[in-house]
Amino acid sequence: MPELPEVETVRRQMSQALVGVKIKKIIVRFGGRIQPSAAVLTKVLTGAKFQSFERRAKLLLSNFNNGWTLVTHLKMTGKYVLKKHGTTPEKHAHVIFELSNGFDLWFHDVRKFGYLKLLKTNDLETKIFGKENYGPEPLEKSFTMAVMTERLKMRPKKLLKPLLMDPTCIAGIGNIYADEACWHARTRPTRRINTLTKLEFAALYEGIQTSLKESIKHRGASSENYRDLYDTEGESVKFLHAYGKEKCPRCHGAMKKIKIGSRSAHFCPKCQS
DNA sequence: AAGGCGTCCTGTCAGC
DNA sequence: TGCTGACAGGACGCCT
Repeated sequence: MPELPEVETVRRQMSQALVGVKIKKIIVRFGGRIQPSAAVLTKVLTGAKFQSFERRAKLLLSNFNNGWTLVTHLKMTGKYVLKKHGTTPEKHAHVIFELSNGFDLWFHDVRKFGYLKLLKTNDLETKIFGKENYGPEPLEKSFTMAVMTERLKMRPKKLLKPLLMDPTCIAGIGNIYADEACWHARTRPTRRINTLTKLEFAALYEGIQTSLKESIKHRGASSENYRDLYDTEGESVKFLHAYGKEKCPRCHGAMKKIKIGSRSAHFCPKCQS
């Protein structure tokens, strides 16, 4: 499932491969997750050139040379992949952008949770980011330990892991990296915020930084369906410590898998307290 | 007011 | 063999 490191990987690859490339034609095979509509998307973006790519939280922003931005949320199974022009579309390739460089860019999403939203670039701040929908970016310099602690302490009665995953608290952390951060901090995902010590907040901060940066290094974690722009698996899954693990890499004890709310959580009952 | 759970979707796999 | 149900989870909306 794409979280911050996976979306960042795709953003970097798209910046490398697609800046200045023109969209010649758009084929919409399933338009149910396109806003405002497939017709508007096709009309506005046919003939437009990719100008730059940004990431905010788990959102991928593709800025075009005509003043429009395509906002993409990959949710759980969405991916952008480049294929040689004319490659037979797979079943879940919902939108095909035919490009001027001899490739087709597919928006592919098995479970149809992901969406494409077309907006005027100038409207992004007011319509998407202006309403405190998104917490701070964990890899920005301004995201200090003090900022993180303050954000978490705003919700003192919440359980640690669900709060880490709440995009209005901190942007970009999902199930994998929340498990990893808790493991790094030797803290159980079920702890209430108001029981955490200063030392634990510090370790949690380090855990968030380390796990996100490590994962970006290895092009993201291909748990579930995530693939990068070249339809290749990320390698981070090999470097995970907690998510999906049976044994704790620190003490070699058995990991425990539990449900918090209706979501899975993985932790080591021996090292995480 | 804030916490927490149901919902959307489809493919995979365990179990009978 | 074929069916059923559980599971995967981001983020919104609803309920308590």
